Amino acid sequence: MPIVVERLRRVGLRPTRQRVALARLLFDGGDRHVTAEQLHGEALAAAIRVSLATVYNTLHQFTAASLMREVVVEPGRSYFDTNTDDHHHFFCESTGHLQDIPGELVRVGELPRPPAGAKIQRVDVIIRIRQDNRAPR
Amino acid sequence: MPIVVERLRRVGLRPTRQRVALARLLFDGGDRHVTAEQLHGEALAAAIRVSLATVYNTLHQFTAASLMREVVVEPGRSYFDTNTDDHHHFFCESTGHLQDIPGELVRVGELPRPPAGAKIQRVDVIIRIRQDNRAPR
DNA sequence: GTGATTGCAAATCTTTTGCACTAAA
DNA sequence: TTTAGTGCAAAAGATTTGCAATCAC
Repeated sequence: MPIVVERLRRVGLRPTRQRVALARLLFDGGDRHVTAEQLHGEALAAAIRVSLATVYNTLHQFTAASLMREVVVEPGRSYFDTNTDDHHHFFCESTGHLQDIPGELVRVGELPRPPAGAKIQRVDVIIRIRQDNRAPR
Repeated sequence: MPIVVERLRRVGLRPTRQRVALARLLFDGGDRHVTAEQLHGEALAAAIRVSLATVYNTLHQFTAASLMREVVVEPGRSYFDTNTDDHHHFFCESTGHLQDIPGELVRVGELPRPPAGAKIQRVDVIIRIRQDNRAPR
């Protein structure tokens, strides 16, 4: 039985045609960062008939099932990341490009304790960069 | 001459009625985190006639002028922070509340070097927390 | 006066929703 | 069958824009 199908079953999601196809696009390559719009475009390009609404649903379901996570770096656009390991990000403000930084490379020492009654969910480190605009020769 | 007016002049913004009033709301108290919608509400409550569009413009102008900065923690909503010092944030996913963490309290060691040709703009550390939902006694 | 700024309403963009239709089990 | 999942188009939010009216200098 296809790996993707099992993977979906394990997290309680019916392996529908759309979910399987999107999962393949997402997880078959290496780690990826996509927006819903992008993934929808890829699906269409790959002749997978799926609506944008379903892409949104699917991304959120995958995220809820911990198959991926959401990265918020820009107002008004969400990125979904297929890497669920502990890690951080470079975000290029010029290009909108996201790049993983392995968790071990960033040492966040001495977290202040959270306000009373609150539990830490996750620590996001976003290194915002900008491309030098020296004209390329 | 009023301090706010000078402050706006120094960054090249005409001290219009709306800008001065918004600046007072923003900078007269301590450090603040507001959304455009919130600030607009406060302005109206304070009998300051200003449109939402102008609030957006003003927040972006203040941000461009380094009087404040934008904090992106949730898809679909921008917070503006009157604290321009080097610092980080707690973000409570239950309440949408932001709280500053002084920069010194978070030691981010050993930044990986950014991709070639890119310059670090800023490092954002967001500690996502969630309120325990133990019923309060 | 003159050019910057504002207000309004319409437009835009991303994301969500309602509901009839389709498909997995 | 039965219930979950999908597609479409409409709705919902947040934010931006175009342009005439208004204000600071």
